[in-house]
Amino acid sequence: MNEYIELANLIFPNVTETIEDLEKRYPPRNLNKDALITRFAPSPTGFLHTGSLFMTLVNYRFAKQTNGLFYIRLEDTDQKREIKGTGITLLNELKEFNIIPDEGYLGDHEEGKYAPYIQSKRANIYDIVIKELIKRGLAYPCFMSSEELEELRRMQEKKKIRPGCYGKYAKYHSITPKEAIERIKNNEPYVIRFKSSGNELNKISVYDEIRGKLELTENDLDIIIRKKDGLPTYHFAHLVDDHFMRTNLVIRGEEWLPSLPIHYELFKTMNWQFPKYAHTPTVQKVSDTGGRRKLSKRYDEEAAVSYFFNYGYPKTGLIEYLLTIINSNFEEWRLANPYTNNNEFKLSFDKFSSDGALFDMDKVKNICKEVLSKMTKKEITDETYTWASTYDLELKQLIDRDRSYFEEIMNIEREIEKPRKDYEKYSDIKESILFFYDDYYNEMLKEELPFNSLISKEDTLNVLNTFKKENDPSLNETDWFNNLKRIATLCGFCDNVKEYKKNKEAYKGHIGDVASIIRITMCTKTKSPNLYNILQILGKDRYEKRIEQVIAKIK
RNA sequence: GGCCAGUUGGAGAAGUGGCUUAACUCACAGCCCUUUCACGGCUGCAUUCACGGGUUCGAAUCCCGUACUGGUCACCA
Repeated sequence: MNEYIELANLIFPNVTETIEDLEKRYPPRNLNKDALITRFAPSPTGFLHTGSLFMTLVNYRFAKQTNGLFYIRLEDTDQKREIKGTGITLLNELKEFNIIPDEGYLGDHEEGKYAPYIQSKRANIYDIVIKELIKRGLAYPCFMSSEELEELRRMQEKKKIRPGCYGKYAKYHSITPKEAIERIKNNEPYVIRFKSSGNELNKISVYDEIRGKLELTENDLDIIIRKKDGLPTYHFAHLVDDHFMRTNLVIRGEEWLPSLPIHYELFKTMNWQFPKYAHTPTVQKVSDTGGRRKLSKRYDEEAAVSYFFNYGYPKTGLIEYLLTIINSNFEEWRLANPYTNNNEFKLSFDKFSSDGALFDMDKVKNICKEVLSKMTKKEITDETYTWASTYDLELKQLIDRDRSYFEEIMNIEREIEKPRKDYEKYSDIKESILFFYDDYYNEMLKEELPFNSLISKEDTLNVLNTFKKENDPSLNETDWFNNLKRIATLCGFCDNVKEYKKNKEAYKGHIGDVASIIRITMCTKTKSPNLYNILQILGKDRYEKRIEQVIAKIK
């Protein structure tokens, strides 16, 4: 028996399957030629990061728009860093954005023929490939201790040479199977390294969908492919999983760019189809020192997707913001198609910027305002209700009292050509509509009302009494406002602001002052949506009652 | 330090050798509209594309060098 085979059998006595078996078990997918198979491969180490959402969105969209497939794989090979239970949270958060994978790890279960999708459950699969590699003399057990490795590194750094396990520094690179067998039988601990045949003087040429053609230095590192705990490192898991799950487009962060030569050599050695790659830029923030840094959950609250949920930013708003930094032409498209669902927008790699954008909260807010203003009264009511159900029970109860009443309030200056844009998030709503509810109004009335101090109490009372007598809620808005002007004149106010400014002494105030008195009476505030609509929604009985209450209060 | 990537206004960017005295969006400022607020309209905001050199009749666009920013060099992903 060949010594390499003997070594392989010694290390993996229970591995009987071969790569051919795996090829049969996980055959190429039956999809169109240009269908893209993408994936999101998170580590279960916390909640969904805004940067991950960004990346997932790109993966998801490219798969969808090519009638391809998007799946999720859990990369949990680092048990030390794993935070239990975060995998499912991740999936739930993605679901909030309607990002639902076609297969893979789905939080509470797995789905799909390429299972398992959880790396820690795939140890046997990796071992099959590693066993084959050892048989072919392309991988070897390395017995260097971590102390030894550290010493190597120190020496290399001191001598100012490239650190790492390569060339003559790869101590066990040329270990004979015989010696390896002996040491293993001797119970010496070891990891398994890939036996690189690269040379740092050579260049390889690879193509990145976002960055174009890249000239990179060939890999010569003998990387660890199997850790002491029996699980693979990222590089090896990437090779095996993306091959057998038949990923054909790997979209991942640019931090992976430096290890691309490793992956290139790995795929080449296996003689497997090298997938397409797209290395995305990082979403950034300005750092304390004025430079830039990655958007970080530790320092930036907006780095956690849950931030947007808490405040009730519309999810579509966040998605559309991300689309604007993913593809620079999205904004133009949105302008040309103001009411089209953003799913209709096709992502392209040539509109993909290769440098990281600064996360711009101002722009997010603006887009959210836009999104909220375009919703119908029913949509915004439903969405607000959903949000309030978990984040603001008081608001939820308000909607529960009378949903159609709430809808009417939300309908003010909505569903028209240029809708009102005053909310950027659901949490803005409650405060500005509370006065529509009598019990809240009565509470608010206890505070001092912000009437214009330049107008006498008598005049204010006069305006209120006259308004009560003369207002006609059955008029349309134009006629109603003309009537308000008439009321103003009746009370000695000017019905035209410009006119008033020319001749202030002749009047007690102007139409704006009159409207303001009515507004404050109805809302207890100086700012409000359209007064006509407010009066319509309150109805004659209620607005008259409010006038009486205010008269009684200020008299 | 080595290697890799990037560098157009406060931010996102368009731009792929002449159409650019650099589009569009956000932010900011001013004006206008206006019964408040919000909306909307108009105007302003890079004579210049990190810097230096070169190629060319012509460069933000091509080449070289420098600087700066980010990434990476783990039995982490």
